[in-house]
Amino acid sequence: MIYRDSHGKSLEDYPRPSVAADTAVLTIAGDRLCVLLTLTNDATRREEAEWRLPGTFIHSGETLRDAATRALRDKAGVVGVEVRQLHVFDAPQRDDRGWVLSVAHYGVGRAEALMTSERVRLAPVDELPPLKYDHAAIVAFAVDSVRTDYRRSPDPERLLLAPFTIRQLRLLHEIVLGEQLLPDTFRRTMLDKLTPTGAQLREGRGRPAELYLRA
Amino acid sequence: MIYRDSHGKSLEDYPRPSVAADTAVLTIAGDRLCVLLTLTNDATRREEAEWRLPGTFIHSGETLRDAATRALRDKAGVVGVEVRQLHVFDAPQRDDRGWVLSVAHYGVGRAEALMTSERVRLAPVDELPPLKYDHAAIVAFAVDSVRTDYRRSPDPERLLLAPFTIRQLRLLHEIVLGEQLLPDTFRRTMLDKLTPTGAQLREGRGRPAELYLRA
DNA sequence: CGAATAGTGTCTGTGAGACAATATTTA
DNA sequence: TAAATATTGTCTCACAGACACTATTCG
Repeated sequence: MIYRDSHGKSLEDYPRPSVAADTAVLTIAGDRLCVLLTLTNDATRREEAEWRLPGTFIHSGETLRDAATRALRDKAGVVGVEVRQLHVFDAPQRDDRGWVLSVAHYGVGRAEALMTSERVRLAPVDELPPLKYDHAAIVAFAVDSVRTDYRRSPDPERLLLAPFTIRQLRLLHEIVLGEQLLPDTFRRTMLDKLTPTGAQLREGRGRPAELYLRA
Repeated sequence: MIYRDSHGKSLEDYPRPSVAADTAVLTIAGDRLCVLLTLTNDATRREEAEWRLPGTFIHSGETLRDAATRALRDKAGVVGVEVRQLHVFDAPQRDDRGWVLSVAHYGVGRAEALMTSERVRLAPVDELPPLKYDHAAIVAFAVDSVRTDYRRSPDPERLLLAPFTIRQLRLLHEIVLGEQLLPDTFRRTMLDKLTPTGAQLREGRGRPAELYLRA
């Protein structure tokens, strides 16, 4: 039984857009906040490369999150990154192939889990190459979202393997936020969201630091 | 020239979802925070009414904001309300008519501008009737969003006609936030975002209050 | 020992919450 | 004058920023 409206038409009788799920996966590489890019399909050689965020069209019966996750796996070989929805980009002329909406997503992962293929690259978010479509705007949304999270709690995306020292945590936050943080203020604001383990870590010179877990 | 992918297929050769733009328009009515609802198409008599948020399918060449605005006009007779995007609802079975994504929007308007038609109604957001689809979840997103705005600045949606007294502003914020506010604290937090006019307003008993504009 | 890092003490400024006092008006 | 509302004074608490001091380790 197909639904028909008051004009006797079904949903399929009206024009529909293609809907893409594109994802900005952020990570730390070379002490910088980077985003995962893939080569566009038309690009054959890396030198004349054109870059984009991994994405795909949503399939019937699938959620946007499923589509975004599938694109990460198929287009970039990335698994295990949780994605979240950001915003729909809908400018009518944004895609030269036709009428395409892009539902932007973001996720965060460790760099080792991302450099899986010849056709991917990690680019610093403040030095992006030209990106296809409006993918640069998606990256900006993603960076904003992740920074808001990192202002409020210690490594919410679990980039650090626990246990970790407060120094390790602070250096990570400095990279994500793109600004220096006062060691003592940072320590005190994060301390009540951490659990001390009692164990210590010796690293090079200096007094050993206590290791903590997320509270 | 139609775009074709590596299999020689165009975008139209793949199944696409219908995309709806649904909008929760919030307002103050009867000293409560309310949302604008419309009768569903199938509902004929108001007694056996089934309610939903005004919405429509996006048309080709149109943005989601355009579609949401058009739906407000055509389904509820409402014009002049600015809408903003909230979230995409994409559960595969959310619409019994088929594969439909809903891009939720919200807006805020004065009640006088909303009660324009026989087929609309304002329902308190904490006492909603049963709504079609997942429209109750959209209302919850909208309320959340508007409350966040009202916590940070004085009547950002301009429900009050300027100039206004701080008391009028506080009573409005109390209704939007659903909680009582301390008059002195509220005054001091809002004062630096307001401009005094020098004029005063006498209302019933008590000392006249100064009138302010948004800074 | 000196450099480097970890961690604590403490002062200051800011801002919210709370309560009280003062000011101005109408019934 | 009493009640109602507006406005200001002020105390407290919590917390961030900033700087200085102590603690522990390695070279």
